[in-house]
Order: sequence, then C-alpha cells, then structure tokens
Amino acid sequence: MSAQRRPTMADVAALAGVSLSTVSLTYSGAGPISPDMRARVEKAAADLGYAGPSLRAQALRSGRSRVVGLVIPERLQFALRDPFTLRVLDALIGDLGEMGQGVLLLPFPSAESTEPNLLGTASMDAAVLMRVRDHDEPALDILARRDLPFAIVEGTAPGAAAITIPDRRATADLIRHLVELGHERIATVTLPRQTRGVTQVYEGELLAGALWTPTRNRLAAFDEAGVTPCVVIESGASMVEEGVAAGHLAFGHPSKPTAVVCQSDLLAGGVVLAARELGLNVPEDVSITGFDGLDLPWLQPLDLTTVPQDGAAKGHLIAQGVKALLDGDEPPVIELPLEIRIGNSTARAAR
Amino acid sequence: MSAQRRPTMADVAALAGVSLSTVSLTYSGAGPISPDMRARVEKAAADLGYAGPSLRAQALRSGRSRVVGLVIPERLQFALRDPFTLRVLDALIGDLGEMGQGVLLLPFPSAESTEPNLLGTASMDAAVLMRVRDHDEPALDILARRDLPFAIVEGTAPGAAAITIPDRRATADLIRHLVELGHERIATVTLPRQTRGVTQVYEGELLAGALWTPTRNRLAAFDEAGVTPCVVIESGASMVEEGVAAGHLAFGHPSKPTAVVCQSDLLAGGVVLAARELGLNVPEDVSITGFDGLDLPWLQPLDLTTVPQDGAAKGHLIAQGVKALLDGDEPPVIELPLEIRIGNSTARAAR
DNA sequence: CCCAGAAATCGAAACGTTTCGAATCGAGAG
DNA sequence: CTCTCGATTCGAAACGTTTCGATTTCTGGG
Repeated sequence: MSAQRRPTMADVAALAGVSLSTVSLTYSGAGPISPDMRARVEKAAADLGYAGPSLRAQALRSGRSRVVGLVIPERLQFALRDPFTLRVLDALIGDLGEMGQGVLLLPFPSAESTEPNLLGTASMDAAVLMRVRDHDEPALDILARRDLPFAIVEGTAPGAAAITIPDRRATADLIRHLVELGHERIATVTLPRQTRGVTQVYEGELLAGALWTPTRNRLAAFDEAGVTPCVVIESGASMVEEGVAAGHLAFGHPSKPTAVVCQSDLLAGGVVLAARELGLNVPEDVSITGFDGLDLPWLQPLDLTTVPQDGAAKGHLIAQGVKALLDGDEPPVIELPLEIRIGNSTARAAR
Repeated sequence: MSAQRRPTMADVAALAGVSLSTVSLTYSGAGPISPDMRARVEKAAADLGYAGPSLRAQALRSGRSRVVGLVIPERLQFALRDPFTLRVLDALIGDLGEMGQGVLLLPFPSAESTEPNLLGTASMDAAVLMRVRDHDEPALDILARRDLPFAIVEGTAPGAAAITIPDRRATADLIRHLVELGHERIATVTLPRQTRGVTQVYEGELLAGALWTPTRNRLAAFDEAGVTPCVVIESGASMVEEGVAAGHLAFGHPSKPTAVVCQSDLLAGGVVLAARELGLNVPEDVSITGFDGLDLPWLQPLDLTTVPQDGAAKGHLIAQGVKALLDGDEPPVIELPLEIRIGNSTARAAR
C-alpha cells in the first residue's frame, strides 16, 4: 500500500533487467545508449515512480554540491533593505542558477556564539562574502579552515576572488564637485562602521579600528580630496529612518554644514527629509549627495547628485568571479567602473 | 609539498592508530569515547589538517541535506523589494539556521523553460513556496514528483503545510469601515494577478482565471462586504512606482472614486503620491487604505489605515511548519491572526 | 580466583551514485 | 567461415560517512 522506500537506480535496473551502470549512463547522458535501451529504462523508471538520481549521492560521488554560500552581513532584514543590494543579488542568483548552482543564504557568524555556524557546517562549493571587516574577519578563518574558495565583494583577502569598486575615487570626485561649488563646511554621513548600531556624531580618529571596507574607502576620500569634514555622523544602518536622524544631527551641529556627503542614497534621502522638516531647501540652502544611484520616486522632483552603480553588472561580475573559482582558476580581481552623476541636489553654496 | 587530497576520517584513524568507527564516534558525539582517546584523535586530526566530516558524505549516509529550499515568485529584485517580505524571511531564515538548516534560494521555475530547474535538481529536505497560483501551479508538480515535503505561504495544496492569513475578512473589515464613513464609490488596486506585469484597469470578470491567492482573497472581500468596486486596477508589481501609476488611473477614471483600497502599503503609498500630484488631499478628498502595516517614513505625517501583519511572527510560524515537515509530522495548517488598524488616511466621504 | 556486566573500541555493511576497464554482440573485411 | 573493430552493456571499485552488532578490556562481587 505505502511506498516503502524511494526506488533507486538499482530497482530500476532490476525491473528493466539491465545493469545498474546502464541506468546510470542513461540518466547522466554520458556513454552511448541505444534508443530502445533508453526507452526500456525510462519505462521501468516510470513504472516505479523513480524520481531521478539522488542528488546527495551525486554530490558525494562527484565532490560537488552545486551550492554556493552567500554570506550576508548582519540581519537580512537590514542588509536587503537596500534595493541596490537586491539588484546585485538578483543578477548574481540568476547567473548562478544558469550555471546550475543554487544559492544558500548564510546568516553572518556572530563573533560571540561559538556554536556550530552554518558557514562552517553547510555543504557548498564556494562562498561569496557580501562585505568584510578589514581586520579580524571571523568568517575568513572558518572558510580557510574548510579550504573553500570564496569571493569578496568590496573587499579583498589573500587567496580570495575580489569584486571591488573605485568608491574612494568616486567619492573624492563628489567632494571636489562640492568644493568647486564653493562649499567649505561639508558634513558626511557614513554607513555603519562595523555592524548595525546607533546613528550618532562620530568622535574618534577618522579611520581608526576595524571598519567595513566601503565605510573606510568613502571616508578616505576626504583625505584624497584634501578636505576635512566639519562633522562625521555614523549611521546605524543604511536606511531612510537613520538618514533622517543623521540629518537632524548634521543640521543641528555647531559647525553649520552647507553640504552633506552621504555614503548611500537611502541615507541621503533621509537627510533630505530632515532638511525639509527643518525648513531648509535642497539644494538652495544645503547640498546633499548620495551613493548607489537608487530610484527613489518619493524624492521627486529632486534628483540626487550621486555615484550610480550598475547593480546588475555588479552581480554579473560576482558570478563571473565565482565561476572562475568553481573552475579552479586563479581567483580573479575584478573592478566595476564608477562615475559620478550630477543631479539637482547640489548647487552653489549660499553666501 | 602540496596537499594532494583532503584527508578523510580514514587518514585520521590511520595516523591515530585507531579504527575508523572510533574517529566517527568522536566527531558525531554518539557513543562513549574515553577522554584520552578523544585527545589522541583530535591530535591526529590537527596534525593532518582534517577539516571535519565531509558534509556530502553525511548527507548521503543520513539522508538529510540540512537545506530547505525557498521558492521565490518572479525575480528576487521585485519579490524582496517589499520590506514586509524581508521581515518574514529574516525571521524564517534565523529560525531555520538555529535548526541547523540552510536556506537555498530558488528562482521560480518559469513555465516556458523545460530545462532542468533548480527546484527539480537541488538537494534539499523540504521547500517553502512564498506564493502560489491557485490553479496549475507548475512548482507543485515538480515537488510532488520528487516527493519533497513543502509548506505554502498564503495558499494551500493537498499534503502541504500551509501558513495563511485571514486577509479576505480583514480586507472586508476595511471596506465596511469605508462604507460606514459614507463612501459609495470605492476603487481597488490589486497585487499582480499572476506575475509581474503592467499596471492597468482590469476589465475582466473579477475572480476569473488563475490568480495568486492573496490577490483573489482580497478581491473576494468586496463580495463578502457586499460592495462592488467602482474600478479595479491591477498593478504590475507591489511597488511605489506602480502605485503612482495606479493612482493616476484611479483618479482619472470616470467613476470618480472617493476611496481606494490597495492590496499593499507600498501600492497605497504610491496612490497617495499620485493624489498629491493631482492636488487631492488625503484624507479630506480621498480615503486610501493599505495592507501589511509597513513603516514608510516618507509618508509622514500620514499614517495609513491598513491591516498590519507581524512579519517576524509570520516567519516564525513558517519555520514552525517546516519543522513539523522535517520531523515527519502531519503537515500543519497555521493561521496568523489579523486586525485592521485605523490611521488618518481615511475619513468621512466628501459631500 | 572466576565470572557477569559495563565501558570502550572495532569490523563491516550500508547510503546511491559515477566511472573505468572488461566483456559481449554483430557485421563487414579478408 | 574466421577475424577484427565499433557499438553497447556490464562488473566492480570508489566517494566518506554512520551505525549496528560483535569483541575486547576492566572492575568488582561472590
């Protein structure tokens, strides 16, 4: 009455009266199989309700799981809140799917918990780290111990594939643009330094400690442009809400900034909202820049001056890096080109 | 010089001078192992750089991959654009992670392509469908053929676990609320009917054809409330942009609606933007309702009348359903309770 | 001093494929 | 009529674990 046990290739072979290897050859497509033999095997499989070769057995035998791990920093809820990240992942997952690779979502290993983490225990062929701390990244140790090949997005590590962007240079271009417009007091709102936190004025040495690479690069851009920000505000997360909070901190700061460089469009959008709440006009009273080139319909008719990134292209590049890893090639280092785009959120500094 | 081959348990056993099974017992934690034996094995493993038991072999032997497939309708980029979905997935993935299960992202199998889809070829222990068409859902066939246990969110199928919401009743409550406020011409903006499309006035029979369950339920609410919508607009996707387009269609429609029932907050937000563009005040000139209870900071001080859903709770319930499936229990049917929340986006109909 | 029984360790049989070399079968060449 | 050569099909050995029953080693009671 009940299906005792899933049928296996051996069952199919027995019913068809052929050898196990013949059935395997039929399914794998390797080796020559005569048409009538193929028909016989397929008939037997259908009669038995055989669901095809066991993927677990294939994985063991072939040494490949057809799974790529995707390590997401912090909570999904915040990490994927960003439409830009979604575009990247969309392209990445699509490409990997075409390569026959599934994408396994891995919550970031929290430093405190020593309990076995999925990153250490999930079966996969390669991993992609969406972000990395520039010192002491715990995930790297785990991957190294398992000697899994991996790719890092916006970051580098010895032996890893890297997909980077020239965000330092692009941000410096943004700053130079503001300087040319006569701005002298420029505030900046950063991405979180290490993990989700609280939006606050940042007091410490600018580039001290372990930072996430993008945060560091975009801060370093001020050095490159030869400008010292009049106030640095660290956001708790790249979200509109935090941008609003950051905006209030910036405009309430005694240094009276006339421009705000934000490390993401979402933050910039929040800063615009804060400005409006305070009765400041953008760009007449304050200039605001973003990063990523998001489409924010609720900001219209304002069009942010920003650094657009092609999310789909980035996703494709990551997939390309992963492919190299899977093929056993030398881990590539790939850069996505970037240029700033002047919108109408920046203008000549008010006298 | 080079590591020829990853060491296996057999290598560790040989070096430690013990049997293979003893090493296995040491790692799996089953069976009694004396402290000095454990030390000896661990020493040998360390000397060899043994990275722990092969997960592929474990999967074959135990029959479990520790992977749950997550089938996402349409493109990730659009499906995850919704912060509510993100909250659900965040909780779900966290819970599954604690259960030692990874989450494999599966692009929806497109009907046209017959090429092997990941849903059919990825190794997993169970699957979660985030949405389902109420007839002819191709994904169901694939899963049935593989006889994988699976859970459906906002939908049902024989033999599947189901996590549902009383969205028909809740939407009907919303409609009754509008009727009490004196509204007689109520428009509605639906989620896409089957897949991403174009925002347009819907002309056909209201509940004809295969619809996604939530779309159907929330349309059926009009029947339940005894109201006929004066115009039905089908959105191309649950996004603000599409809501703006839908709003223009609604307010430009000859039926002159005084209220718009939107099947998501994102759509409602877009309709609000459209109203503002047309110089209509919310709620004085038009009342607008949403669904989900999103936090939309850019809408302030407007506070949508909507049906809040607790995303985290929903995620936890799904995880609970998956757990039952993995334990081999009877597939449960679970409902998340829902109540409407009156905000300030609805008011008495203008005379 | 012998023996039952607990504690620790070991052997061998799965788990379900893929793959490589060997075996079989006709058919056309000599 | 026999030999050789493709075209197929078959056997057996992995892949790296877990697990069950058997074996060995002690410990303490009688």
